[in-house]
Amino acid sequence: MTTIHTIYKKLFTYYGEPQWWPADSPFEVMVGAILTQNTAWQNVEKAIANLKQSKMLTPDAILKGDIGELAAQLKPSGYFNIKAKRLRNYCDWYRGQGEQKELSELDTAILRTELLSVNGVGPETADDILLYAFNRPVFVIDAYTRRIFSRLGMIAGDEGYEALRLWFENHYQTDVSEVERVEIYRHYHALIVMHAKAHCRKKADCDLCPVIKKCRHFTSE
DNA sequence: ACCCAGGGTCATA
DNA sequence: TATGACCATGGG
Repeated sequence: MTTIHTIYKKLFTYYGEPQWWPADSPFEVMVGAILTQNTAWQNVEKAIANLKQSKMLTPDAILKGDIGELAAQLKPSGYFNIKAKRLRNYCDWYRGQGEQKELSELDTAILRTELLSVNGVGPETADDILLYAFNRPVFVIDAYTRRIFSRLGMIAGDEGYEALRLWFENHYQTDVSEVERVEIYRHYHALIVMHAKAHCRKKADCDLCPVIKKCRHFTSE
């Protein structure tokens, strides 16, 4: 029987423990979460390198000065004008909340609502930040996740984001501690993205995806 | 030349 | 509620 857990085990066995979301600080994760919106991570790395180079990888530095200069740093990551605004919106909120101090005290559901109130932070970005920066047990739903579980016949595929997230969280490993759950969610999302990258380079590949229907990692059992 | 990437907002019907 | 336009660079 194919379950959320058996898929995880196969991915983990095949790819190993993922070294994912490399960052020197939680704030760097937050910046990366916004910059990676509909953008290849490789391009995001260049933009983050630019910010580090010019010592702008802090809320204060992002908020002060000319927004055009900030946008110029973000150029390699695409959508640089709108992402400059989104980074500022985020930093405005983040600094206003006393950064990690008060935020770490908030209940996960409240913190999630707060994140979603920032213009430019949607559900996936918010969950990236919750899971990889705040270590909260929230599973990230992306296009790959939807496609994989849909192809496996475990979901319809046209559910809304929130419905899918709750489906995953409520049907998976309800008997583990919160710390373990965070660890598993981090690994799982990373493995799904790794798997998709390995097998779905082009859309044509995805539509016939050997990984989902025929791939040995998913069909045996 | 075309397709897509570790999405989200806004205007329109 | 649900589409469509828009944002924009870089690699396959």
